[in-house]
Amino acid sequence: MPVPDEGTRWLTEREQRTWRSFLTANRLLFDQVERQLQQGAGLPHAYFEILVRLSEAPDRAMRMSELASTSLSSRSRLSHAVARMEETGWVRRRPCESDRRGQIAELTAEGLAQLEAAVPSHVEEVRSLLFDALTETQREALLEISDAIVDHITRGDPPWPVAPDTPGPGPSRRPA
Amino acid sequence: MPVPDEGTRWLTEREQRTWRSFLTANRLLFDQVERQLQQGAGLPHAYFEILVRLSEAPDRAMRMSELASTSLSSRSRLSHAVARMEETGWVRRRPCESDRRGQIAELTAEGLAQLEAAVPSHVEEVRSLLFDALTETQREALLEISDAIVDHITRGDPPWPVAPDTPGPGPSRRPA
DNA sequence: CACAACGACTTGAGGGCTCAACTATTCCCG
DNA sequence: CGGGAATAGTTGAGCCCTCAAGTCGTTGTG
Repeated sequence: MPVPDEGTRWLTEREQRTWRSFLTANRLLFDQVERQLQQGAGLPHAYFEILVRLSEAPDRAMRMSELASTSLSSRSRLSHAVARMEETGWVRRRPCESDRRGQIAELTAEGLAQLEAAVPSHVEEVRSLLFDALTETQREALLEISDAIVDHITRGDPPWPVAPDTPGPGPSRRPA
Repeated sequence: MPVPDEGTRWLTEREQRTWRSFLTANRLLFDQVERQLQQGAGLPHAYFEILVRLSEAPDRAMRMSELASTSLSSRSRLSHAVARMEETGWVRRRPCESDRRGQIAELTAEGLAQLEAAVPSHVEEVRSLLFDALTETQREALLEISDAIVDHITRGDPPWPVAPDTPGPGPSRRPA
């Protein structure tokens, strides 16, 4: 690969291979999970995760910002997502009484039903794409590795609390 | 595949934890990589990968469909991406002489320069987000795990060749 | 208390991606 | 060879997401 620099800590041959294989595995895995969920349940994986978090909250309701944090969404993304899912009737929004700036998102019965219907085939997909590919030793290693990455990236930082619009994932914008 | 229920092979507690940690690590990692590339170089990671593959090809040129395969893009995605990067002058397209249906994408000098400028900080990002988080043992394990997933998912399938529009990743479409 | 700083969301423009057509070639086979 | 089937690539609509800016409510300080 290109090599102008000098001070850069380049990757070793083996690290390169690891990174590329990791990238490939991820794309293959998540693209398939995404497709399966979209075709089977008609929702993107990010929406699915939001519904899962909501379903696990007391009263199946949560403040928007807390929901954003636990579902690893930016505030903006969550706003758009909840707006959409409100249209389809899976989620309802109501004002927060203790803080009038706030909104509380609540999973509707319909949303819960939708979620429960989507879960089995999703689980099957995850098992067959990921866990079936690994030995028990590798599964354990994967947990440790994942935890290590999470700890490393969130080192010290609000393990989950959220900054301005910060928590949000990635970019956009056109090339030039 | 989908199973009403009962027959579902649920995840164990530990598998659940593994899957969620894996998801979290992936989001944190890729969102950050994406953002860094977008802000630093003004291109999305998918575009970056396309440029990398092109830069490694003989004459820095490749057939569209081959490029789609090696960069894990759907044909459609690649078409859009190349069209955009052609506008910005990083890539050029010319007809393929041996097969008049075909097109050959070629990395321009400008595109190569752009890519080389983007690489160092990208490498640094990958190192600091991923490899710095892991022990040597974990790095080795990650390579094995990734390879295992790739092999499993592509078992038998065209290891890379490409079906209709198939190779493409995921879905879209609205909830209901 | 007034007012600035901050926090919680929302909104809209812009861009990337998928899916589903659609065009143009090339292949294959009777 | 003639024509259907497969292949290469493109295009457009629709959706999700990001960024940046905007609206309100809350807090803290002189």
